[in-house]
Amino acid sequence: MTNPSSGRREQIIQAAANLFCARGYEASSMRDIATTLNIEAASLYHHIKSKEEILETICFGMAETFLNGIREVNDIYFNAEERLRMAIQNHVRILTSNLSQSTVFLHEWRSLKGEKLIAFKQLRDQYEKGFRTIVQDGMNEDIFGEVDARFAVLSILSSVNWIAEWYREDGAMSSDEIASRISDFVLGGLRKKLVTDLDYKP
Amino acid sequence: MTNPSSGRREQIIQAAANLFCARGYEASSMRDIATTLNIEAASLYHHIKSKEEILETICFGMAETFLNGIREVNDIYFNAEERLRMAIQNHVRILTSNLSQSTVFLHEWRSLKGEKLIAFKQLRDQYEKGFRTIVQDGMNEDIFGEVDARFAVLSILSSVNWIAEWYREDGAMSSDEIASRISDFVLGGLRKKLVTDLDYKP
DNA sequence: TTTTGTGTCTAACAAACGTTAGGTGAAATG
DNA sequence: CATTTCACCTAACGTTTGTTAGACACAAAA
Repeated sequence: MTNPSSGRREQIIQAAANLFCARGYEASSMRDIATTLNIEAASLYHHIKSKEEILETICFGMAETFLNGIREVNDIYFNAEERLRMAIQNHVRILTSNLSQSTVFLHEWRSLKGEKLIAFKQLRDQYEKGFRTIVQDGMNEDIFGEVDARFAVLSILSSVNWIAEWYREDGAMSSDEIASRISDFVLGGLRKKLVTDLDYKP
Repeated sequence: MTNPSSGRREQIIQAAANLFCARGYEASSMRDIATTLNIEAASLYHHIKSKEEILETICFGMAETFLNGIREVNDIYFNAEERLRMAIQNHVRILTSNLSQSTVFLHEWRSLKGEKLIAFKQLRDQYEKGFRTIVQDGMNEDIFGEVDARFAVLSILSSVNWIAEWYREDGAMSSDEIASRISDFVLGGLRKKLVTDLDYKP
């Protein structure tokens, strides 16, 4: 391996993510992480600089993954509804394919400090902005009703992010199935549609 | 005061809630809480039994507040849509009127231990069940479309709970305004309504 | 065979943690 | 006035925290 100890490093970060996800960053000790890997706490420091660095790696790594997703979607020339469905599908796929790291990304970023915290919030804002563009486009295209885009996006993202609370890999619904249902819900709402509503889709 | 030191006790719990909300339970020390009140950490123990007890008081106190709300709503004989609007309004009001304790209720209950954790989850399930009843009734009344009630409720609650992330008392929107918008969103969805949709409301 | 590097170990560190014991001074109570 | 009660204090406890220093085992490279 050209990059020294990079394989072990990823193992450590994944083990840490699992612990941070289950108990939270502050409640997880370096000794806890080490025990998971059957080594001593001090041994971790040959692969990582500090506990803080682990959190930063997870948070910024996932932030980039999510951001790449929304950028790809917005580069495609589709209408707003299709793009929103794709963005949601993308989000749910990332979330479910690495649930631990996603949960850390969603919940534990509060423990970032100083400039790292500021930088992270900016990435998060950028992601929201990607969704806002879609909602705004939808309104311009006269597909979506007039809503507060910022407000709508926060509602959408919150629905999608809550998945992390209850999704388990052995569950009945697949990632894409969940995304599809959320999309329907977000687009159509709870209220019953009349057959005369020409825009109605299943 | 008949109950000794109960006034001071509430001050401590509120101060703790503010800290737990800002930095998380594990990251907040007894010395931090004490400093906020301009006393020493040891002095706290004249009013409370342990740090854990503070968290329990906040979590179970708020759980009861939320539960009383949904019970009142479901005791009233209104249709499902009206009851859902009331339940959401109620939820948002509680959330915004004590943002710190609500945030602790939503995020920090993970730090509860043993039987307390189990008991708390049960209360949470009961609250969700209250909402599920409304959604189910709405489907029976043929007001709501056919959806997975459990799924819909989680979406609704997640939207509502995300408020805690961005709501500030000095913000432009009032508590009831937020509740009203979320209700519209949840009921109507994003997609534009045609005028032929007789159920359409603003 | 020697050298170099990598991954882990033991041992220890200073700091921070939740919590307890026992004392002090002021206010309320008799 | 004497006594009790109350809210707080100082000092300290045992534990756990993140992290560092230095040694050892084992591999590949020279």
